[in-house]
Amino acid sequence: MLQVSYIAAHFDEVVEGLKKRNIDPTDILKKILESDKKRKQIKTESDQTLAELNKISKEIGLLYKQGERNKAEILKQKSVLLKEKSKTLAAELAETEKELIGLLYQIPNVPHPSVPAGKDEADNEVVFEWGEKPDLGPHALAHWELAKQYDIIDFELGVKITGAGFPVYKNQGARLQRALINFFLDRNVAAGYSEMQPPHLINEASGYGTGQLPDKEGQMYHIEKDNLYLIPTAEVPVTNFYRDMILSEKDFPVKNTAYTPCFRREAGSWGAHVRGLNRLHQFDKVEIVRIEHPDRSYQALDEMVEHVKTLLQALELPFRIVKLCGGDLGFTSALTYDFEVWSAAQKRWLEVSSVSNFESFQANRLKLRFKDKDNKKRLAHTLNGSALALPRVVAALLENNQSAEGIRIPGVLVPYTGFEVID
RNA sequence: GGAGAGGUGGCAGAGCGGUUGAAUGCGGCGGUCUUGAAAACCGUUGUCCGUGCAAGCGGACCGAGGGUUCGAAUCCCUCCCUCUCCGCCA
Repeated sequence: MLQVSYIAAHFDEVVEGLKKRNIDPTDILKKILESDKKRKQIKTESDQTLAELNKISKEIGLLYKQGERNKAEILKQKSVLLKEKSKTLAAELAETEKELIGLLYQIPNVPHPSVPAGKDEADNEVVFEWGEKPDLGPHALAHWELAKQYDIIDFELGVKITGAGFPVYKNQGARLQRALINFFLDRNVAAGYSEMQPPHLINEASGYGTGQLPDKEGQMYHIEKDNLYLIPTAEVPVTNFYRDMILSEKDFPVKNTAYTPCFRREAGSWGAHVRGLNRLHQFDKVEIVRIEHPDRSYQALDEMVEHVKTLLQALELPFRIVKLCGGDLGFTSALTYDFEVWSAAQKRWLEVSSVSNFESFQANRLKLRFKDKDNKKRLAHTLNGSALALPRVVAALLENNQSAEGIRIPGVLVPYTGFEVID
């Protein structure tokens, strides 16, 4: 959520920035400023009324003490009128505030100046590419076929007990999952991230804090009886650790990592290219989350990108990094780098990580602030990234490393899996 | 799940209808004293909103949301949470 004061002070900049998302926010931004102005007017009048009411109440108290009953009764009548007025104003104020917040929720984050203009993923900018795409010849199998052949992932069994998009990992497949999770966590911890294990369900306030609510309600699984949501990513619980907090500057950088399963309804997004592990309702992911001083958040973003690079390089997977264009950028993000691995049998790039700087957009909703050198409270910057999401990494590992002898496990993973080949 | 107790400032802990935004203690910050430190003493110390160049002024906030009242931290209702005992249980 953008700050009204920021919109007022940088109106043209905000409009220009948001145009990169292919929207023209001018009207709604104007409405926001009008709504805020109205809010202030009502607030002022309401406060004046309450001030008068408070004054009269004190006088009544004094008059009673002095035994001046009649005078007190006269004042009482006056206060009743004021109270009615105050109630009306309070209702108006609440309504205006609701309207204002409703408008603010509609405005996405302003893209960073470096974000390229563009409509969709075709306009994303490839900024880095690494590794050789293996040539598997004409008989290469897609990962879902390999999964079946080696009996390591059972999609049908998942359908039986839960439904589509909930695979069962078996045998060497299950051990590979565990190996990857541990490998990622170890690497993240070595890079200075503190390991956390958050709950996998979150309450409503947390959903609002990171921006899943109110808009993307349909994307999360909701447990109505207890009004809890299954997390779509560890970003939600981990970032919300810091909701309603005032950090001190020496707390920076805050660096957390967490493994969690992620649950996504993916309503409406089923279709082509979602076979096998490409898109799931439940998948495993190791996340990194940072809270940073605004002056250093882009440096932090670069560090995160460099760190994720090392993970994919260690796994010997060909990958590229794309900078998302305005049209493809997530609602809350100011700048996002996507990591995509090459899936050699599908001959497709698969997104395995998304590393973003949200600047103060989430922090504003979270009320996540810090005290600067002058003891002034300012919004912190939040960032996060996958390091990494498992399914598509597994898909690429299976496809790229297949041979007649089985599927080769990258050297760094062998101490974690305990085997060198899936066979 | 059953029974009981309770949620007050960074923490501890009073207040239980009217100068109470809140006693007191601890902590924090500033100062006096000291070669330095400690102790002692003095002062200061919540958040958000509105208004103002500022000093200031005004409003809201004692778990959350409603209600009663001229007036609520104090009374009533609903919800949430914590603790103790019992039950169940990995």
